[in-house]
Amino acid sequence: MRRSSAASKSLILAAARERFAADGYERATVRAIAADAGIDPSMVMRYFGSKERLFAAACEVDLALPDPLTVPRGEVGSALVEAFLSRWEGDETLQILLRTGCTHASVAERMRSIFVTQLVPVAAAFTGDASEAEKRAGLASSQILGVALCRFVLEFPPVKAMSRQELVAWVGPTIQRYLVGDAALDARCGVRSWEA
Amino acid sequence: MRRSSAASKSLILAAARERFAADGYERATVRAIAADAGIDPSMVMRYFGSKERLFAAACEVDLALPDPLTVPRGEVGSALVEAFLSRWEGDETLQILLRTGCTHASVAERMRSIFVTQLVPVAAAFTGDASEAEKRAGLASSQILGVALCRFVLEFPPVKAMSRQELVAWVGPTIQRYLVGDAALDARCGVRSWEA
DNA sequence: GTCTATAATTCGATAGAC
DNA sequence: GTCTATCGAATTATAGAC
Repeated sequence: MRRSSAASKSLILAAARERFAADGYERATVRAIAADAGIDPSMVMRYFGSKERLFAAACEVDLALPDPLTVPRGEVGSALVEAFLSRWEGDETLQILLRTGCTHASVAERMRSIFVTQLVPVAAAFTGDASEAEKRAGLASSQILGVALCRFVLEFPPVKAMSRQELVAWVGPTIQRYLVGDAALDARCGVRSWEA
Repeated sequence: MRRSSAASKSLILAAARERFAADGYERATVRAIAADAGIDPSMVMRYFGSKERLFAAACEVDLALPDPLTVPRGEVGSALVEAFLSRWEGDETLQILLRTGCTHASVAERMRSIFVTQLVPVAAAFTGDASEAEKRAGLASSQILGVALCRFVLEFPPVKAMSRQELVAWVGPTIQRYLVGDAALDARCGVRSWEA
C-alpha cells in the first residue's frame, strides 16, 4: 500500500502509544508496533531513527491543566481531581509515563518535572513558604497518582468501578486538604494536627 | 569458590530482589543477577529452573499487617500508614511488585489480591455494607500506594524528604476518613458530602 | 515510500566436562 | 557444585533493491 509520509508517521505513533501504554518499554517491540500499524518495521526506524526516539515522541505531553485559581477556593481539590481524570482518559500519554516511569529512571525524572511544575504553583498560591508548597504539591501528587495507578493501571475492581462523580466526591476533599487545608480545621474535626 | 547449595540460593535470591526492584522484570537479566551474586549464570537456572520461577521466588510476600482493630478507633488511619511504611522499608518485595505490576498483568493481579484481602476486612469492620467496604478499601489503597509510588519509586523530592512522622500526620487522617469517616463529619468541616 | 535480507547483539536455556 | 561452551530465538538496526 502507498501512503503519505505524514499518514504513516501518525499510524506508527498511535500504535506505539497503545503498545507502550499496555506493555511498557521493553515488551513493546518495534515489530509489534509496526504490525499493529500495518507497516513494515523498517519504516519505523526510517521515520523515528531509533526505538528510543519513537518512545520520546510517543510520550510527549503538555498537561495543560486549567488554572485551579479560577475556581472557588473551596473547590480547588474537586476541580483538580476532575481535571486530572479527564486528562488521563483523554489519551494514553500519562499512562505510558506512569507505567514505564516505574522501571526507567529517565521517565521517572520526567514525571517528577511534570508534576512539580504543574502542582507546586497551585500549592504556592495558598502559602508563602516555598518548601511547604512543595510538600503540599507532593502530597497531592501522591493521592492523584495513586488513584490513577489503582484505577487505570492496576485496575483495582472497586476503584475502577466507581463513577467519576463518586471518585471526585471522595478524593476531592483529600486534595483540598493537602493544598489549602489548615491545622485549625483539622483540629475542629477531631483530626490529629500535623504540625508540631 | 565452593558454597553450600542453600548459601548459593540465598545469594542469588538477594541479588534477584535487588535487580528486580531496581530494573523491573525484563532488564533484570539472569546474567546480571548472577554477576551481582558472584555466581555463574547457569547456577541460577539450576536452582530455580527458569527466570520466571526465580521471579516468583523473589517476590513472595506475606504482608502480615498488625490488626488495625486493636488500636483506638480514632488512630486506625495513622496506624495503617505507619505499618505500611515500615513494611515497605523492611525489604524489597513490595517495591518489586509495584514496579513490575505496572507492566505485567499477572503481577498486577497479585497486587489486587494482596490489597483486597488485607484492606477490605479492615474497612468491613466499620460498615455492614460489603460493597461500601470494598470501595473504602480501594480508596485507602490508592492513597497508600500513591505514597509508596512517589516516595520510593518515582522519588518525588518533597515526598522522599518528608520524615515518617510528618508523612503519617498528613496521610493518616486521609486513610482514617476513607476507612471510618462519615458524611456528617465531613459536612461539619465544610467538606462537600460525597453522597447524593 | 516500501520491502527483503541480514548484520550485530543479547537473552534464556541446555549439555556436559571437571 | 561449578563452570565453559554453545544453541536457538528474539531484538534493534542497517543496506540496498524495487
